[in-house]
This record gives sequence, structure tokens and C-alpha cells, in this order.
Amino acid sequence: MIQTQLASLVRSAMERAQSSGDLPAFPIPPFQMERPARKEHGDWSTSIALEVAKQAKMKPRDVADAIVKALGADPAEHIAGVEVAGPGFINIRLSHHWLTGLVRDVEQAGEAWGRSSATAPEKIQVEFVSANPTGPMHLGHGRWAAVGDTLARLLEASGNTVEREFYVNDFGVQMLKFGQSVAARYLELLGQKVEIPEGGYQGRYVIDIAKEILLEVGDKYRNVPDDERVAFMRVEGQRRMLLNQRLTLQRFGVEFDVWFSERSLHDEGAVERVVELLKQLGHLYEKDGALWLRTTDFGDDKDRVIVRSTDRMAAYLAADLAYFMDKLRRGFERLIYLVGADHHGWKREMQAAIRALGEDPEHCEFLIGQFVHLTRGGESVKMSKRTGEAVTFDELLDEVGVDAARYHFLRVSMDQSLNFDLEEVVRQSQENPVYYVQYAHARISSIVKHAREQGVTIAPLENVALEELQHESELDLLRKLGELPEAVEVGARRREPHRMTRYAEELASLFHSFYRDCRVVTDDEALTQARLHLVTAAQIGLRNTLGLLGVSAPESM
RNA sequence: GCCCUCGUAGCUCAGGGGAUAGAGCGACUGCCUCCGGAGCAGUAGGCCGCAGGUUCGAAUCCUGUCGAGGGCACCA
Repeated sequence: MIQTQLASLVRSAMERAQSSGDLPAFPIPPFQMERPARKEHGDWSTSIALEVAKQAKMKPRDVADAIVKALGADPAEHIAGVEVAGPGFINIRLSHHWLTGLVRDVEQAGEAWGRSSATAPEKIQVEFVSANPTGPMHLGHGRWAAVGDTLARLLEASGNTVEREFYVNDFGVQMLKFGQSVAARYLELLGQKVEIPEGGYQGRYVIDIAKEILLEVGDKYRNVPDDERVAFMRVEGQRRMLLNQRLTLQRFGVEFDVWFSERSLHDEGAVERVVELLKQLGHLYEKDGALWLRTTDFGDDKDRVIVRSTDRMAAYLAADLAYFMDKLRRGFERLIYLVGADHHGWKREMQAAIRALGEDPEHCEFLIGQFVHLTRGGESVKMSKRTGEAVTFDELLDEVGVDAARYHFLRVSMDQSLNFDLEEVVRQSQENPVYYVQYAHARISSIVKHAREQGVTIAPLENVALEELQHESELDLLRKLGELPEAVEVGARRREPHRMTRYAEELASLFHSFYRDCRVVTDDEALTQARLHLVTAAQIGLRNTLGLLGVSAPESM
């Protein structure tokens, strides 16, 4: 990429300055070119002169001058100007020819514009959402669905191989309670008076599920032992909830490669095996009737139970570790867990336990996202699945639509808790900046259509005089368009998908300004052709960015 | 008590060592004989929670402090 080329140009200029004596000898630290905040400061800049001034025992500006002088001895073709500014910044301006050439780069890359091949591509698994199959998804799940999916898209666009995985927590006490709740509703529908168990699921959807099951199997499970009925209801209820979640996610544009069952780990003995392994490694001990893992030896603040005393069943940590081993076995080089803020203690526990297994937690990333706070007119609304007060994610999508919801979730950093006021949702959705971006895309389609109606056909690139693009608004648009690969790379590397919405808005904004300043279809044939190609390229940039966000790019609105 | 995240414009949030701190929404002023006004141009609005420190340079890093949310289970 251009910035690494520029950085090495500057570096070799410094080396030349050192051998000619304009700069004293000192080790040159690694540095990168930066994007100046203001365009008057050029396309790229570096503060290296400020950083090394002390070592050089010179004034920062004198260091900068020496570098620029040496740089001038080796002029690169795509550099139009270099200047020293402020306290000693070196600002570099790229040539007009290089800039307009971006139109060609973008058009030739097409769908691939913005993608890059990683210097060290990895096989990465991203695990996210992983809701219990005990109820419909709520808003919190929606946030992680959007964030996780776009993160996965960014990692793919950066040259990695990515798998999306959903861990189905279909084992344990919660599932049992769920089965009991469905069974109770089932019996209730058959006219029996039945209490929902303590800590059971009260939501309306449990009744709906019981009704569906009743329709399908009739009263076959009325007079069977409780255990048998509950087991059946648990399995049937889970199957339906899982389907429900899958359909919601599909509607939201999120497709998982693997739905991994926690129960399967128990059934296949993987959990037992990992406990046995830990035992052989000598990290387990008995206390109070339970089996403990000595995680304190590996950085945790307390030891953790791995086999419960109450029923001698494996605790959840054992399953998590068995799952982890399974992921390793499948050959992933990097595991990303996207979880809610309530899991932050679990992160430390997992890291310690992974070390206990003799594995390196460096290859595991635990991304902790903050919660969605649901309110209605400023009043807090609980999102409890058990009481059923929650507004489901599906209901939200009914109200605001997929594009607005996805964009809304992706506009803020996952470190930030997100307020969601239901009364304002509809209003906010109409004013959602997603439409601003989509509008720019649709407008370009409209321009191209207009050109066609005027009898203008778009000429092949090799016959187009891109140097016709001279207006500052045209060049600003081009510069931003040229930033997409960098934006994708940074978003992926820093695991910050929300950056892409900002980029989308900046690109759309510069397009709209261009539209104000420059008419595309005019009597000037050469200029018309150049601009048609410019807007085509801009549309590619917008479409690819929206694609990363999982938002549609409409031809008309 | 200990741990994690966050305090930036009226509201929702970007920016996370560099030059004059930004966007959307809201408020106010203008702009359609001409490719889509879901748009454009502009005005007002900020001691970047507070106090110290590191640095040539701090909204950004460190310490403390106050406030908000979350965690500290043989639950997932």
C-alpha cells in the first residue's frame, strides 16, 4: 500500500541525510505515515522529525528540513509535493495523476475494492450470539449478531479464512427448567392446573410452543412419567426455539457456518476427556465433595469447580474447555469469542484454564461488549426471558426494518453501552443515517440512468481522460474512496466494526458535496465520461462498504 | 471490598499521543427553470467528569477521585 511505500521513502531519505552529515547518526525508530486531520496538510504526513529531534540534538524543524532535502534528491513519481509544517511535520501531497488513477483501480477491483490480502492470513473462528435455546432472541443478541457478523466480514475482507459459529447451550439446569415450563403449559392446555416451576420460563411464547406441540402429538404425553414428558418437551421446545432463532438471524442477514451443540460434547465424552486430561496434568483436587481446577496457578483469582458436588456432573467450565479443545482440533489459528459484559469474569477464568491445559491463550481473543439498555419513554424495560416482558428482536425488526437496525447497532463501539428507547425507535429509524448512505448509492444509479436516457453510453476506461477530473470536490471524493482498503484493514485489525459506518457516512457526504458542485452529464463529452466513471467508482465504494455492514445498497428508494 | 467498561455539543455517539476536537438528531438562516431536496451551504452550541503526573506535545497514556453500567456462583 501507498503508506508503506511513503514510509520507506522517508526512511531511506533519513539514512541518506545521515550519511551526508545533514543528520547525526542515530537509530531510526519504526514509524508509520499518518492521515493529517486537515486536507491542507496533504495526503500523508509523519511526525518522525519531532520524535527524533531529541536524539539528533537538533530543532524538530531542522530535522524535518534535512529529511525533505534528502527526499528531494529522489523524487518519486506519485509525489506532487513535500513540505514542512507546524512544529516539524512532514506533509506529502500525492500527484493528480496518482489520484485520478484510483478510478481505474476501483473499477478494476469492483467487488474486491477494499479487500486486501493479509500479510499473515489466519484461519479464524468467530463465536457470537450463542443464545440459550430457551426463548426468542432479544435486542442484546441482535447487537452481537450485527457486530459479530460484520467483524467476520471485515476479517474475511482482510484476507483471512473465517468461520462463524453459534454455540448452542442445550445442556444444563436452564434447559431443564425450560423443559419443565413447556411441560407445565402442555398439561395446562389439557385442562390440568399446573404451576410453572420455580425459576421457570413465564413468557407467552412458552404457551405458543406448548400449543404447537399439542397440535402435533396430541395428549400422548399426558399420562407418562414426569421425567419422560419433561425430556420430550425440552427436546421439542429447543428444536423450535432454535429454528426460531435461526430464522430471525437469517432475516437479519447473519448465516452461521456451524451450530455447535453443548450437549454433544457431553454425549461424545469430550467433557470427560478434558477432565481426565487435567487430572493427568495434576491440576485437579477434591474439596467439599467437588472436583476443582487449580486456576490460581495460572493467573485466576480463585480456583474453579470442574465437577459439581451436588450431582457429580461436569460444571460449565468443563464443557467450555472441551469445546475449546474441539476448536483447536479443527485447526483454527485464532479464536474470537464475542460475549456480553456479564462474561468478563469468565474471560480470566478461561484464560487461566487454557493455560492449565498447556495451551496458549494468546490465540484466543475475548471481546467484551457492553449491554443494550432497553427503555420505553425513559422507563427501563426488563429483558427477562422468564417473565416474558422482553421485546423480542423479531418485533424490533418488524418495526424498524433490518437495514436501520443493523446500522444502528453498528454505529457505536461495542465498548459503549447502548440505549434503546422503544418510543423513539420508529422516529429514530426514519432519521437513521443509513438512509443517507443508501441515498447516495441510489442517486448514483439515477445519474447513470439519466445519462443513458440522454443517449450517453459509458466508454471503456482506456478511452477516458481521467485527468479531466480537476474540481476539488472530485478530488476529495477520490481521496476518501482511496481510503477504503485502509479503513477495512484497520477495522479488522482493531476489531472495531463500527468504524465502517463512519467511513460510509464520510464517503456519502463527499459524494453529495460533489453532486452539488459538479454536474455529471453535460455537453462536454470528455468530462462527462470522466465523471461517469468517477461516480461509478464511488458507487462501488459505497456498495462494498454497505456490504461489509450487511446493509442493502438500493438502486432506488 | 476487588475486577472490567464508559463519562466528549441539548440528546445519541465518533475520535484513543500530534496541527484549529467531529458526525447524526434537535434549534436557527438560506438553497430546487437544470442528473433524486431522504440532499446542499451556513449559524449557535464544548474548561473532552474532576485533580495531579509522564511528554517537545494529552480528549487520548499513568495515578487518584467522583458518577453510571456490569461482574466477583458447584448458573450459563
